[in-house]
Formats: sequence, structure tokens, C-alpha cells
Amino acid sequence: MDDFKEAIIKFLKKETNLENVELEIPPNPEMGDYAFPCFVLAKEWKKSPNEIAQELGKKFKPNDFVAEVKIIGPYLNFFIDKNKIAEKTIKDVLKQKDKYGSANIGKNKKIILEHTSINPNASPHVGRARNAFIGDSMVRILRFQGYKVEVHYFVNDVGKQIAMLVLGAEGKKNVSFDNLLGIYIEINKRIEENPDLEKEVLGLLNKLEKGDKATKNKFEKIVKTCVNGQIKILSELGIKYDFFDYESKYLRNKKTQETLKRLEKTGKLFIDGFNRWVMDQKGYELGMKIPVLVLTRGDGTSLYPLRDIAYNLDKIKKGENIVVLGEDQKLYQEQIAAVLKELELKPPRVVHYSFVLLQDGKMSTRKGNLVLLEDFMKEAVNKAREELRKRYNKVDEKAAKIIAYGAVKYGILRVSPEKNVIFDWQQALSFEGETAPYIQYAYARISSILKKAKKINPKADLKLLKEKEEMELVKLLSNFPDTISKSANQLKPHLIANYLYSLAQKFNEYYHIHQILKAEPKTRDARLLLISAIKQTTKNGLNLLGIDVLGRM
RNA sequence: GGGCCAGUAGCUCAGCUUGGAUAUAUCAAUACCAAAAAGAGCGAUAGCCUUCUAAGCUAUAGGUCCGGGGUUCGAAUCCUCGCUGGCCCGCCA
Repeated sequence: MDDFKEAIIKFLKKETNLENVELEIPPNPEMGDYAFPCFVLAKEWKKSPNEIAQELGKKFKPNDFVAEVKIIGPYLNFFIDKNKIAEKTIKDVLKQKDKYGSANIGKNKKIILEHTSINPNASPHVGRARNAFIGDSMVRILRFQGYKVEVHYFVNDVGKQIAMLVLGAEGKKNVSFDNLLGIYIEINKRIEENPDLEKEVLGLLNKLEKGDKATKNKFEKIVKTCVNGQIKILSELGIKYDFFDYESKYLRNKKTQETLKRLEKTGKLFIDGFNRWVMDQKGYELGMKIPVLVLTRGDGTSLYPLRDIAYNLDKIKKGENIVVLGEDQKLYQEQIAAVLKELELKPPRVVHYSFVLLQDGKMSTRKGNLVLLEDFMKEAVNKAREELRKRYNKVDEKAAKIIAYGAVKYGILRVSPEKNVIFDWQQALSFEGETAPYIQYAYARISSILKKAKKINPKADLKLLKEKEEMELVKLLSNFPDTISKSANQLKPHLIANYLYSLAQKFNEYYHIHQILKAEPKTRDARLLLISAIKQTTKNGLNLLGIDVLGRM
């Protein structure tokens, strides 16, 4: 598409002497492919924009890329050469195949991407899954753009929450992953009723920090149970990690001491009235009453922020950092960024997502008011089976999972991360409209046509693609690389999700209006190439969301 | 109390970073008429399967783009004051 746009800009620059020419896309494709609004010139030229448009229009001569210009009121509407763009785009897609849409801008650049990092206290709920889905999709997108991405999961294995879980599991035999949520809810309730138990929790933490072996084993056992359970669920969804970094590693090793020494050199570190090491953060416009970050307890043991800074220092050594975190971490993350700036280091780019709400309030692991990701997955698979049973005698389990997991992921990924989403079972389990199954269905339809076509002529004459819908499809296909790079630069997977839906929608519309297999032979050949390109692009895009395709459904 | 984010159709959301689809100025005696003035999905209503898979398509209804003020030729988009919802301001992580 670039060549086409450039040709227009070149023409306009020459005729108007403007330094920056901004082109727009007309609201309706019948009005043109690109438009130049003449309002900007009205003051300077002392003419009405309509007159200016007329004048400029007369100066235009068709060239290799731009076929004609139409003047509609104050707008100069350019029509690009349809044959050229169809040929170029479709050939690009079919030549580059799985690479279509990718760029090599990340070549030789390393990115350390941390995501998920759920507290190892229970099975993840759908709110937390948002982190993993966004993170995993970003990993895929950035790798597609050529970056070398290392995926990290930070396991908060030494927290108060784990201590609570250890206390709750005391005396219980064979604690399994499925028991954890119940234990966690119960112990929270018990502590609420009996605040003395809180002291026991802190006691456990204290023992752990002093290196008490029995305590350490208890913690490790329960964390292992939990992390394994979480990983199993996430890996079922195709989400993988390269490294699991345990917070406990930073509990007693020298790194926290080294970090303190490094921070001391900034002159912002001081010991407060409680004998704690504290970082002064004045001058960073942090939205808090007293801008400080407390790094240790009075007894010198480390607090989470210190361990986290040490962890960040380790990660920064390896490459550029990106991390996916809930909106509750926003201020804290600004504080961490401020600390890293003091050390003249580049803070991580952070993608914050808002929480998933239930219709009757917030989701909370502590209160047990939640929808577990695994339950959501199960329900979705059941629904997919049901749908498959309607169509076939035998249910293909693999297909059911592909459809169900696609729907689960897409439902979360299609929304921009900063939005609070309200989880609604009926809507979440819908396989119609703007959903993954809709997109997968378009893909399956194309596959089916191509299968029936048997032979495809790769040299078909693409000039025969003259229909309005065909042009719109070609243009959408040509926009795919731009969508990917925008999504990569802004770290926004939902742009790809929205794009894929509009492509599938456009295809379905086309499918209903025009015959492909029964078209006149030469046109048929050209159309087969067009839909092959749509199929390829859809596959590439879904893959970036971590969603699989089906040849039949 | 302070900070950050969101508010678009009954419901769930795109669009907002980068303002744009008939303005301004001038002319014109008036009146009238016509046209234009936001996109999906779900849900609702009415249709479409001897035709490449109906998980699909078509049509209709549904809007003070949270409210007021401002900037601009032009505002869902920018600024400002409010309102509502979410998140945050710990010897928790």
C-alpha cells in the first residue's frame, strides 16, 4: 500500500508546497481510497476549499499507482490502481505465507517479557488470565516482528499469602491443587475472625526468612503444587514460559544487599524512624501522600520492593524489558521506574490491564467470588462439543478444544486492556458474532472451497477481481502488515483481534454475494487466489492471538 | 483528601494517541420542500438452506458519544469544571 500512498503524497507536495500532507480514508470506499481535505489550504490561498479541490484535481494525471481522482466538495479523492494493488497484495501474501504481515524491525533486539506472575495461592480466575493472554499474545506478536523474546514468570513464593496457605494446610494430608482455593478462602475467613492467627502467619514468614528448613520445605511443597497446577492450565491453552524466576532466590542472597549499596550512591536512601531503609522519591510526581518506597523492615530483612528491584536489575542486564501487570500495580510500578531512573537505567514498558468484574461485584480469590479459568474452559469445551454434535455424528475432541479455547481467548483479547470488562456467562460462551469461532468458521469455509477446487492456478489473472467486495478484501489484506506493526509498537493485541473480525465479516459478505467455484473459469481462478490469501492472513493473525484454525468445523 | 484509568444503542464493545464529508467567507427579497448529520456484535422484529458448511447472510427498530463550559472553519476525539464506576496512596506482595 505504501507505494500507492507515496505517489499521492508526492503529487500533493509538488502542487501545494505543504511540508506535511495528511491523507484520510474516505468514509465510504466508493468515494475513493485516499482523500485529501482542502480545508488547510483555504486560508493561505484565500479560496474556498471546493475551488481548491477543483483546481488541484485538474492538475492530476493518472500514473502507475493512482488511476483517477474525483472531487467531492472540498475533498480530493484518489482512486488507486485496482489491478496493481490486487496483484501486489495477493502475490505478497501467497509468497510470504506464514510470514505475511511480519517485519524484521526487531532483528538482533532482545526483549525480556514478564507476564502472568500470578500469586501461587490458587487456581487462576479469568481476571488473572487476562494477564497471561495479553502477555502471550504480545510474545507472539513481537517474535513475529523479529524480536528475540524471552518469557519470564516471576513466582511470588515467599509472600504472606503463601504463608497463609501453609498455615491453612497445616495438618491436612495430600493437599492437591484443587484443594488450594478452598483452603485459601477458609484461612482468610479464620484470620478475619481471629486476628491472632495473623501473628502465626508472620511467625511462619519469619522462620522462613531465618532459613528454617522445615518451614522452607512446607513453603516449597505448597508452591510447587500450586505453580504446577497453574502451569498445567496455561499450557493447555498453549501459553509457555522460558524461565520461572523465584522470588525466594532474592530473599537471602547477596543481591538485595548489593542493590541497597547501589541505591545508597544515589543519595536518596535513608533510614527512617523505624530503622527501615527507605527510598526518598520526591520530585517524581507520584500520586501519593508521602513519596517514599520502603525497602526493608526494621530488623533489616527485605521487603518485596527491594527484592523486586534486585530482580529488575537482573532482567535489565539481559535486554529491553516489558511486563504485563494489573492496574493495581500502576503506582507501584511508577515507583519502581523512579528507582531505576535514579540508577540511570531504562524502566520496563508496562502494559496495565483493568480487572474483570462480575455482574454482582468484583472478583476476589480471597472471598471466593470468582470464575475460575479452568471452569470457563470446561464450559466452553462442553458448548463446543454440543455444537459439533449438532453437525456431526462423532465429536472431534481436538476440534472442540480449538473452538472453545479460541472463544475463551478471543473474548478477552478483543477488548482493549484498560477497560473493565464485565464477565457474563452467556456472552462469554457465545460462538456467534464477534467471536473466535466466527473467524475460524470463515477460515473453514475457505478451506472447504479450496479443497473442492482441487487445482489452483497460481498464475491466474488477478485483473479479473473487479467486484466491489473483492477490492475491499484486497485493501483489508494490504492493511494487515500495518495493523501488526501498530499492534506491536503500542503493545495492543486487540487491534489484531478487531482486524481479523472485520476480515472474516467482509469475507462472509463476499461469500454470500459471489460464487467462487461456479464462476466463469478465469474469474474462478483469480477468486481462488484471493480467498487463499484471506485464509493465509487469517491464520497468521489468529496465530498471533494464540488461536488455532480448523480446516473443517 | 490526592493520583491514574474508564464512561459511546437495552447489554458487551470498536473508533480517541494523528479533530474532518459539505464548513467558512461572499453573494442571495422571502417562504416552503428535499437531502445530509456516529460503527460492530449480542438481544428484539421480519426474511434467506434442492445453490462453494445457516457457528452464516439480508433488512428494520434502537444514540443528548456521561453532563456543563471552552478551543476550532469543524469535537466522540483536544482543554477545563463536574458526575458515575474501577484501581491505587502499608514493617502486603
